[in-house]
Amino acid sequence: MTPSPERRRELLGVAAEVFAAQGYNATTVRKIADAAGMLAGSLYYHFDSKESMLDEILATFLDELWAGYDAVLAAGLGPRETIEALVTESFREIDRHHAAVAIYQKESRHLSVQPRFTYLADSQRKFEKAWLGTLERGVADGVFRADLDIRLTYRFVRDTVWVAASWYRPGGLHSPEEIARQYLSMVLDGIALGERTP
Amino acid sequence: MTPSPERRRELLGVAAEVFAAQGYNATTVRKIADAAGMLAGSLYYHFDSKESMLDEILATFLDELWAGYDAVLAAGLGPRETIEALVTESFREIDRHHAAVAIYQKESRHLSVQPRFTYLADSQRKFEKAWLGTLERGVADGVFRADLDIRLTYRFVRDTVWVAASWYRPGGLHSPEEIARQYLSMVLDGIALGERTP
Amino acid sequence: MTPSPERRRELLGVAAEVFAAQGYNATTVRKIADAAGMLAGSLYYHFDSKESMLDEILATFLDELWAGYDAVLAAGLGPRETIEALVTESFREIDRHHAAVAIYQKESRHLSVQPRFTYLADSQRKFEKAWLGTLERGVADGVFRADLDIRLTYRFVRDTVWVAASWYRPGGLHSPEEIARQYLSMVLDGIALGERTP
Amino acid sequence: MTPSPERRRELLGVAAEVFAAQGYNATTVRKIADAAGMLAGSLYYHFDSKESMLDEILATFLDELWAGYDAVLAAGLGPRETIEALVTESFREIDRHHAAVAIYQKESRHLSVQPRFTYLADSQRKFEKAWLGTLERGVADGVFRADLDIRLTYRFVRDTVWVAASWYRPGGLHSPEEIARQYLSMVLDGIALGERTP
DNA sequence: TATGAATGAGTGTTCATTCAT
DNA sequence: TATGAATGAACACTCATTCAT
Repeated sequence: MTPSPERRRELLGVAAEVFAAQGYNATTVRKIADAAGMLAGSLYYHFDSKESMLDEILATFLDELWAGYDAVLAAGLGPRETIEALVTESFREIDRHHAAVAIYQKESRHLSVQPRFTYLADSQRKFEKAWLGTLERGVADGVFRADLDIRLTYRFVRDTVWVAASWYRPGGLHSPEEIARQYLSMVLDGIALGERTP
Repeated sequence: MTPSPERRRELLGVAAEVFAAQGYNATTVRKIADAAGMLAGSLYYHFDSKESMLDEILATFLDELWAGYDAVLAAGLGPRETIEALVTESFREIDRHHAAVAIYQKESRHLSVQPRFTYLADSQRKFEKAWLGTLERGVADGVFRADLDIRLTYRFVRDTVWVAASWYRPGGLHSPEEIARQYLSMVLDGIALGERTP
Repeated sequence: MTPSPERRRELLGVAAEVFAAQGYNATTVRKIADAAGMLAGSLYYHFDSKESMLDEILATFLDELWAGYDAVLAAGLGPRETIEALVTESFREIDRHHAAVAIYQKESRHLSVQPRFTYLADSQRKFEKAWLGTLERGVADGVFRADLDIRLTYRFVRDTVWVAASWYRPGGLHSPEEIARQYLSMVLDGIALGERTP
Repeated sequence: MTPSPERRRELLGVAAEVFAAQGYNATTVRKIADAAGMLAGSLYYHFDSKESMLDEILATFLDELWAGYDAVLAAGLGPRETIEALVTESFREIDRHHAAVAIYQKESRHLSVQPRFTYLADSQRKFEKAWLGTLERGVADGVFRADLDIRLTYRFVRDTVWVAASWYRPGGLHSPEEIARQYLSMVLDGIALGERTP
């Protein structure tokens, strides 16, 4: 009568992988069941609906993401160090939850309008506040350039980091930390050599 | 046999908008028809299938994109100038075809394995060759940094530009050229102020 | 405003051919229009509906068939000669209206229950009366065998003749009259050689 | 993966009945489901498609038919006895599979061109070889008439037997064996009384 | 816990038919 | 007379979900 939480977690892992690979809409409950070695109807012993699986996958991911982010933001670092820590933390999350991140990337926009998924929009707002605030603080402190549209900069950094989930595969050539290092180097210093264009 | 091309183009515009907003799979033919002010079945007077609409949208976009890219690549510019021109051209395409670009972004990965859409994979290979080649030339010429993983750099620049389609709306605050200018400035010189980290 | 009867006849010929080749249900109005070199909607200038084309094809055929049959039946021939004349006349109709006959063969059973096509059932009853009556007369006169179930004999002769429409092609090896001659020879005398089995 | 074979057989029986009565094309999946007391979609738990139902019905019938025919052909009977045995076997098959036979009759011509149903054409060729060969042997042995076009004779016997499926209903007045006896008597000896026409 | 069999709403698509031009 | 464009009902099929076992 009460399904074991471990089995749930296992099944959610399977579901996340399939959602990420095929897209939520294109994923049938049967495909998930196949991948889990059971019949479609059997999943309903563990979960209320396909949507509730998606819900749980995203919510779990966001919980962990914010645990990491909140720790960084509470550490009282300078703006540049905060950005560096957030980017590194982000790549670590992509490494740990790459399926969930891929799903989030593809589906969050149209999900966030549904009542069940308002927490996605909430998270996004909180996210924007943290990053945009840090960037603004950096501009004020003179560590980030002041000649750029700050919202454009925000989107640039945000997208740059998270789209990486679309090609990132855990266990690849570079560790999340190494990728973070190189990305930060590009974002902060640019890819051009020599004098900066004035 | 080939009903009025203008009407087709109109309807494809409507379809692209809906595909971009809701995702291809989540878009029903009835939604497209609703948006076009007609009945679902009526679309089949103009198109063979939902898939053929998608096909035509993507193929038209890629044709125009490559017309622009090929012109840039044939101009004999230096690596930095080539990158600048390609990025600018890309933002122009995002401006002109923002729906098609958004669709491409979301769907190309799983579409490119279907026989009908092999041209997506072809385009992607050609794309990678052009960008990666230019970056390599730039490293050899000493205009781009040599201390970065070149494929990581490629992905960074590529994604950075094209994800912009997810938030870009034509007629917004900045022109495509202005966005390109700021993006190039960030990508080439970084967002940090002061001495570059050695 | 009043479509010319000649064009109608032309188009009915085309329609009959397609109905016969593909079956009525499997024949789309568009296929008929294609075969006639026009667009589907244009047929509706000449005919009320797809069904009315079928109706006119079958009714025309049955009218001609009964003109021939009635002439035979009115001739006052003996039973054997009547059967011979009916069979010969039938093969001539198959030759002249092979498409209509093929359609009749395939569709009459399920059509005859529809109010519009009650004349099919009427014709069939009249048909049965003429043939069965002639056979009974023949049995009474001692020219046909009395040891057979008469209804079975009727079905045997009837089917034997009309199924030929399924393989008969006008302008083939044998003339309708020659086929009739051989069929009558088989039906009347059997295909076996030597003494009849007692 | 393979749901209960008994239920499948039940449902195929229902489907065959409806196909036979209304024609394959005119039969909607809904009608079959109605006749089976379930909803249209539920059929797809048991079968891949409407076409696969048809396929299984026809293939099962032909398998059984050829089991019977092959036994007859392997028995080493004389030509006349072979024909008698084949006709009797045919009426038994019509009795056992009257729906499948009716479907075969109506649909095989246009189905046999589809790749999925090539076995229909194969069967037809094998069928023709067996019957035509036996008839030719009979003519050579002097037990069948030599003055008839042999292909015409073949078509005559073949059609004569199989069209019976269009009116035959199991449990009727005559057993299949009795019908076979009378049909054979007509086919072999003719329906006329007295001296044969020279 | 999982299965087998079903439901019912919805999906892409077809097609006879209509009608202004 | 014929076309081009549309309608609307129906169709084969899919799929999330249910439930007795």
